[in-house]
Amino acid sequence: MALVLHDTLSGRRQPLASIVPGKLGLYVCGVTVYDRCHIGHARSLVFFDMLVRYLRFAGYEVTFVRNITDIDDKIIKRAAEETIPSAELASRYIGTFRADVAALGCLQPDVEPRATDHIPEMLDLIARLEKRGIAYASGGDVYCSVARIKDYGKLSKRKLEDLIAGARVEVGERKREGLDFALWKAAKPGEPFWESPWGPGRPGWHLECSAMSTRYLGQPFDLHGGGEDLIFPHHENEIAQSEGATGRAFARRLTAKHDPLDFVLWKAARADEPDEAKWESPYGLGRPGWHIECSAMATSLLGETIDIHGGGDDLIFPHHENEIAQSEGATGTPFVNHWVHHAFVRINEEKMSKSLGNFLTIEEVLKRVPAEVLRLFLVATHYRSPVDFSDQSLIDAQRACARLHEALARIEEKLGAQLDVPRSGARSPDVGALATSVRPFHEQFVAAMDDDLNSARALGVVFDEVREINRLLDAGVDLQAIAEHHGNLSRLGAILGVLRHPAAGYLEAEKGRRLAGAGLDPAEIERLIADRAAARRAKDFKRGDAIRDELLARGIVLKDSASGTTWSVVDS
RNA sequence: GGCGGCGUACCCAAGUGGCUAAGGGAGAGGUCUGCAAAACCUCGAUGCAGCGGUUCGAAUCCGCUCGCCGCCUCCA
Repeated sequence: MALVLHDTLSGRRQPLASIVPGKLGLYVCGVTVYDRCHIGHARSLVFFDMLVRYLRFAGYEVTFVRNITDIDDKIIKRAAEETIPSAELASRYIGTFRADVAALGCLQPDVEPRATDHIPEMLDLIARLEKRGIAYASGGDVYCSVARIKDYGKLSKRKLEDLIAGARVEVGERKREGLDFALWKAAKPGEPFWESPWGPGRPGWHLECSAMSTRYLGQPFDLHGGGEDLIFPHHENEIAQSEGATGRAFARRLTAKHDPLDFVLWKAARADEPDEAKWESPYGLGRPGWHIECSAMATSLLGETIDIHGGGDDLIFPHHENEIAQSEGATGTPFVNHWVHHAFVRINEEKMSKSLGNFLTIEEVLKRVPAEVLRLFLVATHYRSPVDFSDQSLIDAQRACARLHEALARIEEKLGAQLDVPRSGARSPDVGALATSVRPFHEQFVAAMDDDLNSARALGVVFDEVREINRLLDAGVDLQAIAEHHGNLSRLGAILGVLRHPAAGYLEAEKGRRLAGAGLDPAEIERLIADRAAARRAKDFKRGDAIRDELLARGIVLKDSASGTTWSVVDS
């Protein structure tokens, strides 16, 4: 049994190799707590939960660390909007986050560090970078000099030149090349315009600053500033224009950064920011940049080289790239052995995200379906493929989930107290100890999961076992094998995040939930069932069928058996 | 423009060189049942976006075309 995991850095599947035999450290980038979590976050939570459960099942002693980012521009901004302290806003959304994690049935991480509790470690890391000449302080900010980083871009497969020139530039109809930018724009009908040798028009955006700065300050002038968002393309283009026109240097220093690609390690405090978002440092009051917290927490909790580090695809660049730059820059040793990134949840073929506004919160979805259904839906697709959310796929998952539980419920009804309830988080049993009829399912499941956590294939194995169980139950023989299947299916299901509780409980809870949703009264249903039973005893099948049809029309489906009639609510 | 990825049945989704292309949902036929429901059995892609190529052999490798998505800006 050898687990192979895809590694983002090498771009290949690699056998999982732990630094300390039998032990694994896993660091996952968690959430920034400024809003509720959506089902994209659920995918991350569920995927890493499955990874941890499987690693433990495979016999590893796992230290699972997932951080909480509780200081950040967005938190400060939201808190200011609501006129509350940023710590209060953060603590509110830590609360909703933990409630979501619990509702999804995810394991708690072993350590859940918060950025604000690790400021000293961050400052220490920055000091080490400064000592090595990689970080530089500038006006109260501290930046990481990307040019001093060997192999910068190795994770996200980017070249420095591409990054400089690359920004998002659309090719207009009249551009010769994608990067060309407008100096003067021809006027469209109705637009204000000025006469020029090229006809009526108006200046391009960048030109005005070149012109005005030169008029009032000359060229070159000392210091040119602006927000970070202006570095590219605005300031880049100002330089191009001015220096291209005059052959002289434009400005001696452009903003606080020495190079547009440098990223901030420490941000100088600003007057408009609240006091609780300011910390003392050798560079004056300020707060950490986004990336430094993860480097500091990961290395202080798990060591300078950690086994596995993960997150969503969108974190590869720049977040994880910069974590590598900082961490390796400071320590001189490899930061992470395995980089694991999962794809997104999409909705209508588009990435679900807060900025697009097309998200469903975890809470909203869990009002519609049990957590196990959402988990089943999420693990039915391999983690490196995008998963498209739709009402139909949620309904499909709901039916599939019912199929799993019904099979287990049949066993529980038949064998009841004879069954061992395996503890979730159980390790893989010795394969030789398994009954011959369950062994192939166990082995195939493990083979699928060992193959880069192929939960979709593993789920297929689970359903194969369900069919086998139903066959055995229909035949009514080999109770011992049936009991072992129950244990096996429960253990395997638990890794995928389903079947962790007695199946009858799930089915009852589902029934109650749907009944409440449909506004039906169980007492009335029981009364009609009693009427029908009486009619059937009297061989009045016509009347009996009429009652059944009436109930069916209201969403209640009956199931006759030797021991009486049971009922359930049809899928919505 | 740079980089990365995707396109498999009515829907979702595994499969990345070689047995009959997993599994779930929906559908059709059958067994069981007074009739149903559930379960079980059987049937659904001679074909994997299209076109070429490599190979004894390709959904799987290579090239081109079409369609779609992600990252490059805060993002799981």
